[in-house]
Amino acid sequence: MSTTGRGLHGHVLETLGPAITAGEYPPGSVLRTDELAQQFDCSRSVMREAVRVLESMHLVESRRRVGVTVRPKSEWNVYDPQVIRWRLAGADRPHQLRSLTVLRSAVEPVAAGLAAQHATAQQCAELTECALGMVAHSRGHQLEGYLFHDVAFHRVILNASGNEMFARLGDVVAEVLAGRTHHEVMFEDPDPAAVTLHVQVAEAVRARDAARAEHLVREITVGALQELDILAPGK
Amino acid sequence: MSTTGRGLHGHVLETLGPAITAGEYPPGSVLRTDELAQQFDCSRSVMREAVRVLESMHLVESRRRVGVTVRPKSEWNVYDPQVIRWRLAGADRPHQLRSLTVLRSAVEPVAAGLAAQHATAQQCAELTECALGMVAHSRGHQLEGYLFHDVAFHRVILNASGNEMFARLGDVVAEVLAGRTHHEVMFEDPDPAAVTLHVQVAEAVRARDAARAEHLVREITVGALQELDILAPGK
DNA sequence: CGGGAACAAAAAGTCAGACTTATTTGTCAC
DNA sequence: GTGACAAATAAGTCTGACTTTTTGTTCCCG
Repeated sequence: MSTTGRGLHGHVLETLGPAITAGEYPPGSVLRTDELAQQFDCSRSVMREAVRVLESMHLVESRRRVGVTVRPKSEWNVYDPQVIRWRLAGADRPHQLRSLTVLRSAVEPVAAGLAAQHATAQQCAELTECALGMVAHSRGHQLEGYLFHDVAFHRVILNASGNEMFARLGDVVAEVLAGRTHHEVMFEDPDPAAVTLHVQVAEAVRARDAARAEHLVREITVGALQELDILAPGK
Repeated sequence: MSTTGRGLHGHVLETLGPAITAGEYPPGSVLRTDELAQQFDCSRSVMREAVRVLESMHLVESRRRVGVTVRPKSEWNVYDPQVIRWRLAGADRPHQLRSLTVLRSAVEPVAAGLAAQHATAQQCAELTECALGMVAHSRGHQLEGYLFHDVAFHRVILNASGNEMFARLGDVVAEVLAGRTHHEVMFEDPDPAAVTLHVQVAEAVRARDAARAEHLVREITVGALQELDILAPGK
């Protein structure tokens, strides 16, 4: 599941990163490379490489004669998949999940509109297939199967949009959907209305009806917002 | 302007990073740490740290007995501010600018709607101030002054949305707007209609009219899309 | 008593070289 | 051909010495 973790360097990252994003070291905290190397029982070279990566994520800043200082949350590269994963695994998981769901609600409808314009025949077919898969797994506690097709569905939409920035949000959406199924509100069976909407989206894209695709996906994301009580149920 | 660049390690990154994002090394290309260290006239340690950072950006993958292989563009962390900057400085600047403008068109309207709900009194004041600044610099070749207030305006909107993911797109928007003013279509004076829209957005946010704020910003972003011929002028 | 210049200390930055480990590739026997 | 074994290769790791920058202190002079 985790992309990093290979090698000693990866192990250090997978420990320090989550610790920082979890707020264990408050902003302004100063770490010393030598001390950290001792704590993690590794050489300074390995520690330096790890710090470099954390620095590229804007989690910390390394300055001579000062040390490695932890930066405030507002400066973190919150779009870095690794940072997202660390935060989802930590204490502010709910908060992160909300932020990402709001992001989804902004991006996915527009992506769907573009997908309706640019999707290839194969992508249309995949979309229909995913929607049918969702229908097939929508009843009788087949949550894992449903999730699988749901994730695939949204990935196809994002990819078919033809926009590379949208396409790279596929992993984020996957995390959010998985999080919802595994940790958050988990209905016995998915909302039938949502399932229907997905099928209709597939139809709209196939019919090249951009406005309708966008509108339908907006309804789906509104549902996701309501599940997290971000949006009032009415209107 | 550039956050990195400090130290030998930063210099290597600022050379290798742009080279990779510019496509100088096609996907699958294999680099050897030793050779690179020789090329850049630095030690292996410095080179390794640079490679680690590039790896965390998913630009390359380092494997034993193989070397450092360049990953396909589709796997890059395209939301990394550094990657964005490198790409904007390179050959596919137009393409990147289009991708980012489409992203803006998805995110900013939603952010504006949220800003209308959550903006503090001070943020409302700042917004009005920015809008007035835009008006003041909208005539007579005061493009730099106009740009300054335009960037500030959109930053306030994104910050006031209360969503950390939106807030962190402030730098991206700044880059896009600056790019438009400095390199792309550059009108003698900004479109008066756009200026008016910004003023109206400030009013809508102040009036807590989320739907109106969202609609108005959507019109602004539609204008931005049309400037880049992404959207047909009609509709 | 205050301000500035010289100095000392601290921590990151850099380097060189030796050694380890994983992975691939090639070879040989079965 | 297939399997196991051996060799080659490049990244990974460690160590220790040295450099550079920044900061805080001290001390002298105005």
